[in-house]
Amino acid sequence: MSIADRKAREKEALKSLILKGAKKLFLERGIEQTTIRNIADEIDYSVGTVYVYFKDKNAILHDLHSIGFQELGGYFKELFTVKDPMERLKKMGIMYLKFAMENNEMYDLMFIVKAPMEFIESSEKEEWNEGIGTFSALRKTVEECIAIGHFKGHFAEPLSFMIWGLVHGMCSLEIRQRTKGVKFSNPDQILYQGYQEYLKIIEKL
Amino acid sequence: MSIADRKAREKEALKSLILKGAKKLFLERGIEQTTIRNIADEIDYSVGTVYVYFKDKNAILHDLHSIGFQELGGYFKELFTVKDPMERLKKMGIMYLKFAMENNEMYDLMFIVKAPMEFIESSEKEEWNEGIGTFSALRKTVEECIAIGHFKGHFAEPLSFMIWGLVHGMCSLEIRQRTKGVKFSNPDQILYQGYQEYLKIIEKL
DNA sequence: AATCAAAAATGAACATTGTTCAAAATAAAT
DNA sequence: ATTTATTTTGAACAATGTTCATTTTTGATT
Repeated sequence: MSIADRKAREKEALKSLILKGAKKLFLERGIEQTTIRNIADEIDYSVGTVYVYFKDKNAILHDLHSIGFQELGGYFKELFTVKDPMERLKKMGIMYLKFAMENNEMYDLMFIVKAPMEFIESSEKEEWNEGIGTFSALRKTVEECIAIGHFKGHFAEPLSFMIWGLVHGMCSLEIRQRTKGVKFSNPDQILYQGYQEYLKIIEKL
Repeated sequence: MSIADRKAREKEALKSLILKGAKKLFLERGIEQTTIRNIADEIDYSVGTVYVYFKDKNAILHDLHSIGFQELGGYFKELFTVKDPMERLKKMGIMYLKFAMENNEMYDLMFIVKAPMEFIESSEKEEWNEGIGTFSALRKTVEECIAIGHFKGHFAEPLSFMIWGLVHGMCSLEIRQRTKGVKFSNPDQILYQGYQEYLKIIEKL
């Protein structure tokens, strides 16, 4: 264990500390109301230090968005135990919805806020591995469904995208306050009711 | 025609001028890169004047979002000529997609950006009439479909919401750069391909 | 035509933001 | 003990939304 190693560890630790503080504030007061100064205050460091460890605010938002995908992975974990791809597909949607509803702010950051994508664009070579990985999980499940005879006449990739759009659309309408505007009979149930309609449909396919 | 009338007209005219300038800049450089000072410069008035005619930036964004709904209404106009509700439903989705793809920035403002909803919340009594109206058009069409025997076993409201979510989801993933991240075989076709999958499905219901 | 009051327009000033960077403080190496 | 490298700092800057006392313009009154 050299000193360089320890330093590297300390650097990582401080980076994590910044992210931890940022996440705490995000959940408390929302992404937009959280400033770099807030984050610095929260962890008792100066603004300057934050900029030593992160290129800019987008970099923080991007790292936090990655953490969000890890957390989504936790929700998806139990899907591996479901052997029937059709059952897995149905449950995957429920887990996605559940994650979105229990982690509004994180979901927003992962799938709606522009910053994480801007960061990826600005840092050249990198790709949106988090998104690619998550979509792959969906597409593979859909492919398995097709392989055992479901979704006759459909194509895996666009069908998967359609399904992603379906659940994401309901979640983002909710998170960005468009469901509150439209007065539903049962506002706090409409997401799951919508998903039920989807389930009825794919059960026939 | 009293002087008071003329003044009222002039007030309206200047309000429109501000909105027109704001929209021009939005389309040119995006919502987030447009400042009140930019808008004031664009129409050769001072910042202070803008604040005489609009309470704050959210108010401008809200009025512009309303204009967006009028424009969406234009896209929907030809739907009235379609008598068969099932055909109308299919075409409504296409028009919605078309509007979103041809008016990215306006769509974003109408269905993703928080500002318009914040404005409505802050101004008490008002409701999201634009959203209510648009959703009603969808739900009524779905109800007509049900009335002539389609969508057996489904409920109009949640099914309509699911359909809205489906198209909105694909549009917002595209607009907020999440489709560029995931490498599709045919990136610039994926929205319509996804919609095709949806069409195949509802044709069976 | 001159005067006054109301309405409209102004832009300097403020608070808050993200960001930078020379200087200070600390740690490591010699 | 001294020098060098690393880490941290916070004052300073530019940009933003917003306010409001002041100025300018307009309309009414005499």
